[in-house]
Amino acid sequence: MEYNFNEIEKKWQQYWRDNHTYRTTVDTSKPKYYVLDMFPYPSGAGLHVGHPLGYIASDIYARYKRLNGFNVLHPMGYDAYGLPAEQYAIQTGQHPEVTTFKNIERYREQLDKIGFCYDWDREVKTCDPAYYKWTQWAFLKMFGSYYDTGREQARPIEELIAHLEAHGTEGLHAACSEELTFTAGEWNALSKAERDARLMNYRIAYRGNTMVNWCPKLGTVLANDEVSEGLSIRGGYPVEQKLMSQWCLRVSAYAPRLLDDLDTLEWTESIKETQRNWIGRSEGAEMLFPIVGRDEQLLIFTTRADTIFGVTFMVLAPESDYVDLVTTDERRAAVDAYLDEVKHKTERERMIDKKVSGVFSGSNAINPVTGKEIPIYISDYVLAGYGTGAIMAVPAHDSRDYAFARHFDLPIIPLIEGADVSSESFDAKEGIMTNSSNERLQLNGLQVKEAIARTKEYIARAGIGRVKVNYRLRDAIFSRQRYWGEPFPIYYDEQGQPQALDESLLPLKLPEVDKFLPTETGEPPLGRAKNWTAPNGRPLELCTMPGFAGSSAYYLRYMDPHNDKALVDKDVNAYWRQVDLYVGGTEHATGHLIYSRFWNKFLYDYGFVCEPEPFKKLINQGMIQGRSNFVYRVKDSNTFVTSELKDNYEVTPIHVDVNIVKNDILDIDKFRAWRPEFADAEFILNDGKYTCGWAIEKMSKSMFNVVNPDDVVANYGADTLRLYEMFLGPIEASKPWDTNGIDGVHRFLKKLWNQFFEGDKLRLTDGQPSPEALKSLHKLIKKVTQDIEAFSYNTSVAAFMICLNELTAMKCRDKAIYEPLVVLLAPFAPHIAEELWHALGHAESVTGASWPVWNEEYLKESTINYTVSFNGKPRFNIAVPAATSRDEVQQLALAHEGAARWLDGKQPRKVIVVPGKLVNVVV
RNA sequence: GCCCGGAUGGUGGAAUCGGUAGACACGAGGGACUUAAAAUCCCUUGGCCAUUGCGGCUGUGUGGGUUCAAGUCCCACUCCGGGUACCA
Repeated sequence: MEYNFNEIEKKWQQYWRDNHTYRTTVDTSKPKYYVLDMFPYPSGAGLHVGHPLGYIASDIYARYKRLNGFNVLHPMGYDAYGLPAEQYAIQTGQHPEVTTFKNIERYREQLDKIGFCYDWDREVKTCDPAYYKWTQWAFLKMFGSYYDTGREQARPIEELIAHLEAHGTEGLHAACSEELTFTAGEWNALSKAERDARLMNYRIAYRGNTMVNWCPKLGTVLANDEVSEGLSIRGGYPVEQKLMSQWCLRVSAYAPRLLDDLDTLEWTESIKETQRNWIGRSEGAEMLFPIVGRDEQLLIFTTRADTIFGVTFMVLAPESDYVDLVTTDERRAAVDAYLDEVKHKTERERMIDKKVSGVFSGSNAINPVTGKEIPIYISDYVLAGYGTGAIMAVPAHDSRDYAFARHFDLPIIPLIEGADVSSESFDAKEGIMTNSSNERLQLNGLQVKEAIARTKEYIARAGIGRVKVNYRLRDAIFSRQRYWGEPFPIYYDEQGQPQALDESLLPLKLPEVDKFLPTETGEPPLGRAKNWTAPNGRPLELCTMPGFAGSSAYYLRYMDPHNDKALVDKDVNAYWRQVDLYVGGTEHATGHLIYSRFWNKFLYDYGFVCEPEPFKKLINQGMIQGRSNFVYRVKDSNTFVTSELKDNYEVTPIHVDVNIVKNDILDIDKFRAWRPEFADAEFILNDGKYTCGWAIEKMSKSMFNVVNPDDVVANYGADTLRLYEMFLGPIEASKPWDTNGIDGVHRFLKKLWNQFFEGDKLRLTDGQPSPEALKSLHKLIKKVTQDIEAFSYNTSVAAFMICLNELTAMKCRDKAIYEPLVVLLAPFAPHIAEELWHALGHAESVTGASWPVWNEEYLKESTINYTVSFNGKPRFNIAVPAATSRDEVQQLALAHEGAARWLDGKQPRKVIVVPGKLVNVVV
């Protein structure tokens, strides 16, 4: 009987389906373990060979834990809302739901072929109303909450209202967008609409006027993590800064907890570090600078309070509220011109164009320590969103201030002994202070660190500032001017104030629209929906939620996916608690992995979940990269030049589908047929061939370099694919897809098969295994067990091969050896393991077996080989009985006939014996 | 610029505490079986020298250091990958 993997895999996949082999229920008699993959966005390209890398790794671990007696929760679902489906809908008119469901079906088919042990009864789709009901529910809870900075938790907004009614802002500890001060009397005198507006300053989900990343091409705003280098991650379109009224989540309120709790997580240091940087805690001081001739003062933030004596000018962000205040009439025209210029630059232009620019406001400020008057400038190198949007400029010790001072010819005062600031600033936070003393404050002679502390102390005492911790983490912008997302359960009242829809009306289902484009008046697509109103007739919110809304709590929903009373039942949550092992890519470090932690903490504050963190252990699988091919189009033509000759022309490289390229040679006919615009393409060939360029890039549809796992499964089987992807190298490593080694693992499975069967007959026997066979087996058990625990799957696969080679060499045919081996193999290659397990006479699935335990007795050596070295150079080996003592080993080594040659008549100065390994003789 | 991570044969990659490199696999070369091919099996395979001897030298990005012993630890540097960036 041949190893017919196609037949075997089909058979067992059907068996698992029919028997609900992987269905999981709460079972308090067993310890639980929750293994989760980051669920995929079902893209039109289908799964490529890179996706399963993490899925296979987690599947192995889930199966391993099951065999070890754990009740394992291992679900899968789809992050089904997203831009690509909507962009496709805009182009084709096809409803995004149709394409999304079609893609999901395709994904499911592909996933099933690889033989994962998911409990599909728990599948979730973020676009399913029964699912997004709970996304909307969580949003309403956030809308109805504020963050109590004293108790460090979310509280119902009603508590805040009660406080404001009784005390105003006096003694209030609440995270807010803007520090407000008012009395209870003032509050109570406000109209309802005014109070509603003011509450937005405190709500955790709030509507606020903020600078947002606006992407005109996509027609929507984007969160910071959806933008990279001034371009949108999806599509790569330019993004500009715009002041807009948008829904936001007060993630920033959780910054301290998000930072501190990182220490409790079993994540890699690098991803924790990425999050720490993103959260960006910086300790500094806020300081007030009086404005000459005015009552108002400028509030600035600095981490270098010690440099106060070197402040030679002030700078405001163009968007700062102070700008209007300090601009004098005679400077008005110049300032307006500058503001206008800045406004028309995109974020990307602002980054690339690092030319110094700015304008004098006409006003001066007073240095509160030196009393000197200094000019106030406006420049776009100061960011509105960080600190207070205003800085004190210390050109001697900040490179940006330095460049500005040089450009506008402003004074530069060095403050650190020996610092040479003639050609560049001295930015290091070290050295001894100078030029920094007067009757109020004396810093001369101090180290920078001491000077910072003393200055902070002084400004607090003098009432000109206070110590302040700033975070870089901004609130998440939560609305999208898009169709394909969760609708907000929000309507607008007569005063135009947003109001919560009653919880009983959830889910608020996404309405149908005639087109997926903005309305003629520029409203989001939901503006096209008929009767898009609350039961009271008031208009509903037209924006939808962003992609990360649905993915922030999906791991909780898997615990209790069919519950229509709660996101997750409390008892069920108390059993599954949190994800024990989460597997996914690092690209979510500053997006999903922050939002989920925030969302979970919010729910934790209310006791909806019992763990403060969602993901205990995180493994980041590397990306399997694709190998892309390029053709080179000659500028302004439809002519393509082969890569060898491309340097003679002005060319644009264009990605070409790797499936119409073989060994970098383009199939010209297929290329012409590939796309209509290439139908009459001309070619400049070399030697009659068109050679494509290539590059290792991310595997993605847009790069046309996708390799489909289905093809690999059809040719080699799922078990081979699984083993091979693990054998490629450590799961954390990124590597280009390459099928070169796949025959090796396939051969291993065939060899194993042939050990079992001779023709149709099982050739295994019931005999007593030899000590050698037992040793080989137990070595394998130990190695594989330890490797799986360490996620070192590639060496596990190697261990299987070694063991099989040993068993084959000793002609071992004992069932007692192969039976445990099959169990060990089951997590890696479940189909063949199932087949062999049944061949061994078992009626039940191998899933119900128990993981073998190794016995050290079998691993003991009777004799041990020592390598004897002289002065570190290995010279000969000696074999001694296992029980030989250190001293005896030393004597045996020196007594050996070879020793005399290397001792060369001298006495050894020192002899080092490493037990079980080697002897080193120092002569 | 800053913060992480990395560099080992022709290739992917092994190597717990520092313990005497290159596991395993691919590829390559040679052989067996076969009319032939495929499949399968066996041998060789870091480099250089010696191969009718058992061997010798060298070798983990570069240069230093610590140690009886360094891919592993320390210092300096080069290159590559990732993240992040006018964050005051």
